[in-house]
Amino acid sequence: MEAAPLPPSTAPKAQLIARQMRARIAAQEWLQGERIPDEADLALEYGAARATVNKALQMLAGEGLLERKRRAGTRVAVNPVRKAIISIPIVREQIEQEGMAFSYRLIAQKRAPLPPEIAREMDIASGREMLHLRAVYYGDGIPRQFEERWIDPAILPQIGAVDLRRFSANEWLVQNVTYTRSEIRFYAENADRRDARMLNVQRGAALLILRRNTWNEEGAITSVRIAHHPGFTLAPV
Amino acid sequence: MEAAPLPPSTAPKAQLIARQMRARIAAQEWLQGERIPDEADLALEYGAARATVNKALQMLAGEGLLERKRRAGTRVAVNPVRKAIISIPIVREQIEQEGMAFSYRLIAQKRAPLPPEIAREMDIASGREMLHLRAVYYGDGIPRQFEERWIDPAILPQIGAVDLRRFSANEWLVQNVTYTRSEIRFYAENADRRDARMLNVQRGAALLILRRNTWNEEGAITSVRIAHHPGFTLAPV
DNA sequence: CAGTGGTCTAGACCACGAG
DNA sequence: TCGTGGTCTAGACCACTGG
Repeated sequence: MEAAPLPPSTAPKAQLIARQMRARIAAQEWLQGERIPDEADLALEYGAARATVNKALQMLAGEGLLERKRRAGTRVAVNPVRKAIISIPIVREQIEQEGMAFSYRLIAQKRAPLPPEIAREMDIASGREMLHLRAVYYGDGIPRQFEERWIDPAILPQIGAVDLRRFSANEWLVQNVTYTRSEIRFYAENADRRDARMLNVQRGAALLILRRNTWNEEGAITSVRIAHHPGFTLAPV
Repeated sequence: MEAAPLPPSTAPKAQLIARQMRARIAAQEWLQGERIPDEADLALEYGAARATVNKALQMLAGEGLLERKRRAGTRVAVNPVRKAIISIPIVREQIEQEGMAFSYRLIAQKRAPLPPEIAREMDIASGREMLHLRAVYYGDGIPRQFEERWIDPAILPQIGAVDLRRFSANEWLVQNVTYTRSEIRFYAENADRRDARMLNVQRGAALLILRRNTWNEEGAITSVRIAHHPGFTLAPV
């Protein structure tokens, strides 16, 4: 049990090799926690260059099926963690892709002291004066997202010149500001009174919330909470 | 504006190049929608092999910053989609990692006809007799997940021999069954009466729900709905 | 210390698809 | 058609880390 003649196919060789390796793991020819042959041996076995085998192994490691360490070799992961790639939804595109009319409304725009809870997340002093925005995004007139955002005007003074009633802060940021770090979280929350009014749902409705904080070299740029209309689902690409 | 002397560093060259390219996009030296030089030119410019430049470009394309097409070249994405990798949480590991005691309880196990709603998702005939399981996972005795699962015993007859009071179907499946396709979704839902009782929360509480369907070559294997305790957050790796 | 994975290179062939 | 990205190869050097 070792010969591994590559099946004929048009797929990239690295993918074919990766597929075969998955099968070997599934068939328990390679046992959990066990060390598998090193790249050089596998290259010989599969009749490929080491770089190609390396690519296949890195794919499997990326999927969480293998664990690789220098000198220690490659082992079959004991508890394969399932990984998935999700793309953070962009409202406008999502809505237009569904053939609906996109619209945006700025609900409020003011300067206000940063609440302690947000300040802690952004890792800056609370009480600092920041730009506070509330906005709703619609598809065919139905609310889809309610966005609440804090922006530091000290770091982004240019924001003052933007007409946020016409262009959402979101789009302006995406097109004009680079970030070096960001954190994202999803969780479920019951709609409070404001969420309910903005999204036109009952108070207490379960909402999928996205929280995102963004930094660049100069410090925290923005923090946003996006409440999604019930029925929104998040799915890997 | 084109010279790009690589800064000294210990990081892999491909990553350095990718970083520089990100900067060029951010600085709007490469404009949105615009075509950038081809791999051969970039290789010359950066003093690297084409394969290395290719690696950097593929990274950026993976991040959604670039769009690549054969013959048409590489362009800066117009609406950069933010992508993130999440790892599907494994209860046991998550709980043990937090230093809590993990426990599992099988609540119900019976054969029952598959409800139409689930059947549609699994793409098989409804009313078919399947194994239906309900289980709760605890951390230090506090409910963390309530799992409701359907398994096709026709495809997985071995499941009949497993003592599911001791080993969760989840773990048995992970270790013994390979799948070829799976779908995952996350969304928010208000706790119904059963969710509330199982998770020991109030009815109506907002819960993050994970739905997952899995297939192999023979057909649909299993469909599961996992309701998470409030407070659970999903974050990219 | 030395084995293993990480990465780079120069060259090559090929597939796709825009023009 | 033919320029562009996709991929592979053989060889090389290096960094890390287990023994």
